This record gives sequence, C-alpha cells and structure tokens, in this order.
Amino acid sequence: MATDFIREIVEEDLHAGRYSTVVTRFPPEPNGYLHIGHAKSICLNFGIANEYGGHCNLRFDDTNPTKEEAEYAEAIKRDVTWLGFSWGEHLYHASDYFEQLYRWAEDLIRAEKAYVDGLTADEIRAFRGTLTEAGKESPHRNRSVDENLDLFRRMRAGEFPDGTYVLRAKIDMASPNINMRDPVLYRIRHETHHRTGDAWDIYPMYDYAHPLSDAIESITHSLCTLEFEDHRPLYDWLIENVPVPAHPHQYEFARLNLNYTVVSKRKLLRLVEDGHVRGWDDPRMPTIAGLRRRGYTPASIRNFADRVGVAKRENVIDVALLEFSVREDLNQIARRVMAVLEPLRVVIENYPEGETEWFDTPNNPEDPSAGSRSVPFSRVLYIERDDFMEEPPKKFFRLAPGREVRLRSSYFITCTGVSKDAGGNIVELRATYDPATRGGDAPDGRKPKATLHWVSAEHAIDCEVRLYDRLFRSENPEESGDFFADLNPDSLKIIADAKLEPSVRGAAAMMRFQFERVGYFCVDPESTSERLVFNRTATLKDTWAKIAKN
RNA sequence: UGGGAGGUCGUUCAACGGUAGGACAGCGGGCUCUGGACCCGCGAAUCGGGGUUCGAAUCCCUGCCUCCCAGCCA
Repeated sequence: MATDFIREIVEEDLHAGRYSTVVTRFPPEPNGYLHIGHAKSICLNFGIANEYGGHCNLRFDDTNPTKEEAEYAEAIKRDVTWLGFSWGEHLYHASDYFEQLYRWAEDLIRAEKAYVDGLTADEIRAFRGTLTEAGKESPHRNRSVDENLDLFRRMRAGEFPDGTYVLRAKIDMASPNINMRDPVLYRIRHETHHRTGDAWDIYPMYDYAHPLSDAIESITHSLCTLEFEDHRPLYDWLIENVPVPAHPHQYEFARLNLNYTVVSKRKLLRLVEDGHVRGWDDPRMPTIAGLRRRGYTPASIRNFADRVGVAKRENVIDVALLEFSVREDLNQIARRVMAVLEPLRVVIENYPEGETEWFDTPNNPEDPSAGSRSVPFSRVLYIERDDFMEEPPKKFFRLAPGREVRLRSSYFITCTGVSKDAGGNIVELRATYDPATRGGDAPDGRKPKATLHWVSAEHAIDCEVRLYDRLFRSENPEESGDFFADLNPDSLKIIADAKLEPSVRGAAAMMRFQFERVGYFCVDPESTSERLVFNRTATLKDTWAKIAKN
C-alpha cells in the first residue's frame, strides 16, 4: 500500500504497465557533505526501489568542475552505504555521459533547436526579460546550422576563453516560464574536472545533463525537490527533442527543513570554514557524518525519514522528532552503563574499608538477551551532584540529609552528613548503608522514592564527555540575516573528568551506551586506549528537570 | 502585478464524495531497581466566502495567505 503520493504514482505506473520495473536515482553533486535533508531523498529513492523490486542508481551530478571534488564523492558513498542502502552495480557519473551529451547537442543544432550565442552573461540576463515582461531574442539566435556547428566544435576544442560563447536551446524568449527562454545548455570552462581531467573545455548545465542522464539510465521516476517544478517543462522538452532511449518523468516533493538547524550547503560550508564547528563531521552538524559521529544509528534516521513523510507542502520538522527517533532505537540496543558526569564523593561510613563487592546488573532491561555485567561497590563512591540537595524542594525525591535512596543494583544508603569547604560548597557526603538491602531490595519491602546511579571511586575510570546542545538558538536561524549571530555559545560543553564504571574500559570507537538516567553516549573516534571520549547523542527525558524549570 | 506550487491539530503525515485519524510535542494518571522506557487518558485542525450534493477537507466559483523562478549553480 502506497504511503505517499509518489509511491501512488509508482504503483499506478506499474499497475498500468507503463514500466516493467522501477528505476530511481539519487543524484548528489559532489561539492559538499550529505545532510539530513539528503537522507530524506536517499530513503525515498532507495526505499521505493527496494519496495517495488527495482533499483536506485547513485549518480554524481558532476557537471561543474569549479566546485566539485573527489573527496566529497567518497564521503557521499560512505554516507549512503552507512545509511544502509546499496546502489550495487549502479554507480554512475554525469561526466560519463559527456560524449553522448555532446553528440545530442550537435543533433539539437542540426535540428535548429539550439544555437551558439556570443552575448555576454550580462547581456543574456538583460535579454532574458523579467518575471512580468517577455525577453528579447539574441541577435545570434538565427545563425546557420553550419556556423553553429563550427562554433560549438571550436568551443569544445578550447579555442575560446571562458564566457565568450554558450550553447542555448532555441525555445521561446516570450515564455512566461523563464526556464524556457532559451536556456543555456553548455558553457565554456577551462578547468580541470576531478574525473575527466582536461578532456573538456565545455561543460553541460544541470538542466541539460539531468534529464538526458536520466534517460540514458532508463530512470522511470526522477524525484527532486519543489524548486525544480519550474524546470519540468524544460526537462520534458529535452526528452521530446533529443533521440533518447527512454522517457523518464520528473516528480517533485518538498524538501526537509528542521527547526534550530541550517541545511543549506553554503551555510554548512561556512560553519566549517569559519571554524564554528570542528569539521563536516562535528557532532553538532546536521550532516550524515555529523549525526553518525554523534551516535545516531542508520535505523533511527531511516525511521525518522519514514515519519516525516513525503508531500508537496513546505514543512519544518521539529528536531524533537529526530531525537525521538534515536532514543527509540538506542533504547532497544544500547548497553546500559553507569557514569557520573558531575561527581560528588560519598563515604559510606559503616562500610568496611578496603572491601569490594561486585554486583550483577542488567546490560539492558529492554533486552534480556543482552545479559548482565558486574559493577564494583566500595566504601567511597561518586554520585551525581544533581542527585543531592541539602534542602530538597517538594518534588525532589533524590538524596538529601536523613533520606534513604537506592543505589542501583547495590544497597540502600541514607545520607548522614554533609562536608563543605570554606566557601560553603559541598565537597563530600557521609552516609550509611543497610546491609540487609544487598542487591537493591529491602527484605521488609520498603521502596525508596529514588534509585541513583553511582560509581565506585576506587574503580572508576576517568573519561571525557562532550555534551552537545542545538547549534542555533532560534527556531529558524535562516530567518535572521546573520545566522552566525544566532549560534548557541553553549552548543558544546566538555566535561574533562567524568567517572565511568570499569566495565567500559577499552570500549571501541563508535560504541553506543546509555549512561543510566543521563542519556545516550557514543565513543568518539578521538578516543584512545588511555582516554575514552564520549559524545552525548541525546539526553534521557528527565521529569525532574522539567519540574525544576517551571 | 508573469508563471509554477501549496494552505488539515502547536508540528507533521493521512482521510481520494460517507464518523477528520496517526505520529511527535504538550498536559494528566498508572507502573517501574533508570523521575528513562512502557501503559492509559486529555486537550488540539479542514484559510475565508459562496455554490453543487441527502452528504464536501475532498467537486465548482471567488477571495486571501505562503513558497519557488529573472546563475554561463545544482
């Protein structure tokens, strides 16, 4: 059953026998990293191909040598693969078709449907007219076929400098659709292309290369975003006027927008180049690489893409939905572990000095097959500073003087005293434990109101934890002219000495954990065997935090 | 003011002439050795005005609002 209007079209086409198999394509330009918006398109294109038994091509739209680099192409392949999709044998490049595209351009010239124009870029703009006024025809519009052919061949041969000539389609300078006012098909660029090297001095425009590349690859459904809707008449014109082997159709859907986020390539590039983030894969970036490093799972991104749906209406998705999607997945698969981010020492005064007990605790209560592990308990522990209040307000159920709480999987403890430094800051808590509650349950059935996570001081390993918050302060950072002014100064907070239970020692890069009661964390690739570094993927919902805020 | 597209809970997707539904967010409750998760519940929408029809979010007319287009970018 179709779940969106594009799948409805695909089903109808298949049902009507217009195509025997569905072929889609994901056509990134290798001039930047893929972001969450691309993920939507990837999931759509590869998803449809998978669902209807067709295939999806990965095609690099590398028609502009001035902006494109092989490094980006590699990153794109890595990201698509990581998301869980495969193009199989179908890896293509628009640049693979340059020769065919060139021959078709000559065909167009011979059919008097294209001409070489010598107007300057400024003149072409001036001749194009405006949104409300028709354009004027170029004085070169009616060159002879022979002259056009000669000029076009010499353009290819590199005889002319950049900008002197372009090849234009001869359509209609009075069209209300500006894209049909003799659009430029080829321009001269004396530039080295990352794949074709110096073989070409002319390069096709997107509007020319895209539909014809689709046709060459027998694409059935060419899916793109709304801003190309106006280009569809040109797409169709080319398919009709060039002897292509197939007749693909273009369909448009609304791009993904996320609040508190920018996803324009240009702006992401500036964030990287101006050093506002540490790179394309900075965990605060909405790039696939950034989300990966942040600890997002491929499944969570795919689920997110399914949830946001596909339609033509402009939309701004709440980042909370993205966060929900990771939590949902990580809750099922992430191993639980205890870590204390802001340590507060607790001395259990009636616990024997030098003794250690090991307690069994589940690795994932949501998944019994994940098994369990042992955590060491001793006389001196760390608990979270937030988990203690000397004068607890009404709904604060955690530790306070005289109050008993459970330490997860070990014992009930009661706070018996508070030590402060000269400045009045709490430096240590004193407590007693109840030996009868060994393992975490009281024989008399009493239930503490809170269960805290903890780490044995003697056994704890130190680690670095990077806490991320949204990169921008306002919902729509694009709205204000200077989006840099909207950067959140607290988007990264580094905790240099968090305390971790010893079972995590040696965790490999990219391993994901839930720090119980704190959030989901992922081992950063910068981690070493001596020093673990974690990125916070997402917080756990903390009801108390919400109460405290109000 | 030319052309193209779009207006449904706060957000998003659905309902394809027959009870406007789901998800996220919010609020309330239950349960819990994570104040997590989970479970239950609540509030919440068809852009306006006409018309067709037994019946309209859906069809027609009209008005309004929003987005996109004047790169030799994609």
